[in-house]
Amino acid sequence: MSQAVVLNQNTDFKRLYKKGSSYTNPALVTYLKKNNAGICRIGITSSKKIGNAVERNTSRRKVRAAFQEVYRDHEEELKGYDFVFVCRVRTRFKKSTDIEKVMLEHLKEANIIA
RNA sequence: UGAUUGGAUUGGGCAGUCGCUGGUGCUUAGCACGAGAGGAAAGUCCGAGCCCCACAGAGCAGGAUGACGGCUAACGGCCGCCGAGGGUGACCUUAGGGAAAGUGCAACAGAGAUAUACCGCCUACGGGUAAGGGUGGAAAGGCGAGGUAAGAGCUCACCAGCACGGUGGAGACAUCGUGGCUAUGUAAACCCCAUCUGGAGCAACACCGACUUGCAUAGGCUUGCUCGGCCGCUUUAAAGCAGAAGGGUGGCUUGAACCGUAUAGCAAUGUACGGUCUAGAUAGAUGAUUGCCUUAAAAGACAGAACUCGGCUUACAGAUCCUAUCACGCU
RNA sequence: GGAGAAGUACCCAAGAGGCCGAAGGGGCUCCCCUGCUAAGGGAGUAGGUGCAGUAAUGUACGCGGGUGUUCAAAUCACCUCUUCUCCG
Repeated sequence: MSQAVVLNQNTDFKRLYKKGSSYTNPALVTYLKKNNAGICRIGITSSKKIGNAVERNTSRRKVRAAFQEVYRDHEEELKGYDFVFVCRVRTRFKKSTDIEKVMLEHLKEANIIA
C-alpha cells in the first residue's frame, strides 16, 4: 500500500479553494479536484480560530486518522484526486470514527465512491 | 475541631489491534528490537554557551544594577542576614546608595513654598517677632520649663536627626557616651558615586548543485559619534567578487545533564564515588479503537519541544504529604 | 522561531506629572433649505458606571488590566492581556 502525498505549498491550497468543489459539515469542510498525476494528494489545515497549538494539533490528528481508514478501504477510487480538509471548531470534540463517516458522505456526494 | 502560614509531590495506570517519527541490527525495502513533549515546552523579561562581524581595539554617548555577607559559568537570579513597613501570630512585603556637588519641578489653596510679615503680639514707630490663626503633602526639629518689650535652641531636660569616640559583629548595623545646634519633598526628574556593558542572532552560520543579474579610483567591516585598524579597489571575455529567488545537507542533541549514596555548610551550593543515555520533526511525528483497574464521574486543569542550558514571570481542574501559628474544647 | 510597535467617550483621535471627564472632528438632537429625502448651512446638550437626590447637581471609581514610585499618575517604573507589523 502506497502512501498519499502531502500538499504543502500555499498555491496548491489556493487552487483548490478557487477551482475545487466543496462539501461542508459542522465538523469538517472538504475541497477536492481532479489532478493529472494519477496519485492521491492531501492537505489538512487548522486555522487560528480553532484555538491554541494543542487544539489545532488534535484536530489535524483526528482528521488524519479518519483519512487513513478511508484511504485503506478505497485506495483505487481516490487516485487522481487532490483533497484539502479544513478543520472546524467542533472537530476536536468528535471521535475519528465520526469524522470518517462525514468524510465518506462527502465522497459519495462527489460520486468518487459508491 | 475550625481558621490560617510556609513548602514539596502528582498531573491517571496496564494490555490488545490499526497507523506516525527518527535510531540500531538483519537483509533488502520489508522484518525485528528498544525510544518518542512540559512543569510550565508559554511570555521572550534577564544571564550564559555556540556562532558571524579581519583582531574584538580605544574614548565619549547610551543602557542596566544599587543595604551587607555569601553562592554561581554568569545574572537584574538564589541563600543568609540588617534596616524599614504590615500582621495577635506562624510569617509576609521591600528598585533599600547620594538631596550640606549642581540644576529643575512643587498645580490649586495660602500672606508666604526655600524664602516670606496678611491677621496677631511688642515697640523708642526705624523696626523686631514664626509663639497663636488659617492653607497645604510639606510652613524653618517636637514638647515642656526658664527667659524676653514681644518672641526665638536664646538656655535646659526628654525624644528625633547629624558628627565623633568606645563596645559587640566578617559586615550592613546595634548599643552606650560626648559634642555642636538644624538640614522641606522629589533622583521609577536631570544628575553624582560604585559596579557591569561592542553589535547581531540557528530565519545565526557553513557547505553542495542548478538559475540569472551586476562589476567602480567603488565600497564593505550590523547600535549613535570620534579615532585607530583590516579587506578590497582586479582582469580582459570568463575567471574572481557581489546580489536576487528557490532546493538540499550540516548546525541538531552527551549536557555548567540526570539519578543514588557519602561528605562540608544554618542555607543557596560545592566536592567525591557509583550508575544511566533520556524526542530531534521540517506543513511539522504521540492519534484512533477495545477491554480491565482506579474514581462521585474510564478522565475532565493549564497547555505542544523547533540550537541548548541557568533563572524570573504568568496560566493551572482534581488529589496527596510535611512544617509551623492562632482560637475553642478535653486531659 | 526571532525582532519591534500600538491600546484614550459609540468611531477617528490630541494630550507626555497638577488648571484633565480629558482639545478637536465624526456621530446624536433641534432649526433652515426641499413637494419629500440625501447633500449643504446654523445652533446645542450630554458624554461611562455606581451611590445620594423629584430634578439641577454632588460624590466615588474610571484613559486595555494589575501592582508600585510620588503630596498628586492617562502621563513615570514593573508585570500582564489583546491587536498589528517586519525577518523565509
